[in-house]
Amino acid sequence: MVTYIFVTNRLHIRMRRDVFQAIADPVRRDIIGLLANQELTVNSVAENFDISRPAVSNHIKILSECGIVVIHKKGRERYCQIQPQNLLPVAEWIEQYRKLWEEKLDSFESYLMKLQTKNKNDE
Amino acid sequence: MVTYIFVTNRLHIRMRRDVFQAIADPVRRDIIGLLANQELTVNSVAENFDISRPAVSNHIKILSECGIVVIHKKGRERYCQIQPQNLLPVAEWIEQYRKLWEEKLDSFESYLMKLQTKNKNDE
DNA sequence: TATATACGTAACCATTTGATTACACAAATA
DNA sequence: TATTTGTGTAATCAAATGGTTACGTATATA
Repeated sequence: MVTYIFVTNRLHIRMRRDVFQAIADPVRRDIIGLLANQELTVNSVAENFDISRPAVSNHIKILSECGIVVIHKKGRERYCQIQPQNLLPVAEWIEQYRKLWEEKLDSFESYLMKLQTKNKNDE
Repeated sequence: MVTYIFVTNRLHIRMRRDVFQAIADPVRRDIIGLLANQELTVNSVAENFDISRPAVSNHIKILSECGIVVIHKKGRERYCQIQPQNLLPVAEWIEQYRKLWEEKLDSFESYLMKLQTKNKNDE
């Protein structure tokens, strides 16, 4: 069986920010991880990192520009909420390849099985 | 029946390149897409892009540095083969959030259901 | 043996990225 | 009203990124 994989990226609507690029930065992945458990203000997020608050603020901006984070104002505070469903493009992209590597592992497994049988016959 | 699972990333083969960063570039994602269907030489890969051959060569190098692509020499040609299982760290990372957004969608769905029932009662 | 081919790599360059500090401003508080 | 707090943004900078051309080198071919 052959699995054909189409280059879906070409079909995508141009976003201001690319979600693949957004999650490329480890700090931004950590921010996503933090927000998975709870909504946090920008300052609360920043407290978890060694970099400056404006640096964190900019990371959050990038995440919000590709929809992974939405911000709602509450007084002078801004609460960051994760929108995990906007990671879907990445999940879909990866999913094609999961099929591919599972096929690979299956065929490797059956290769090992054959090898075992062969060795048994050789004994 | 034995299932062999290779979590190569966990075996602490220190990778120079981060796989998240590797797939951040659209050209590299396209290269992965090309190689999913077939093994290709460096030049054959390069033919599919508008950028120069050395530029493609460098992208392939980056992909090979994080294990997504392996290269085997055959005469003067170098065949690039995809190792999709090395995308697993990304798949695992995404998977946590899939659970999160499915919960979100579920609760939204049940919210809609309640709304529908309510509207029916209001009629 | 001379030439063509398939690369990798070095030198270079423009742009992007990710950080900093300084500042502006609205909202809360004293 | 004066001050503190939470935040965005501008100016600036070093490093990383991604492209180019030029070149070296091993392998195939004439």
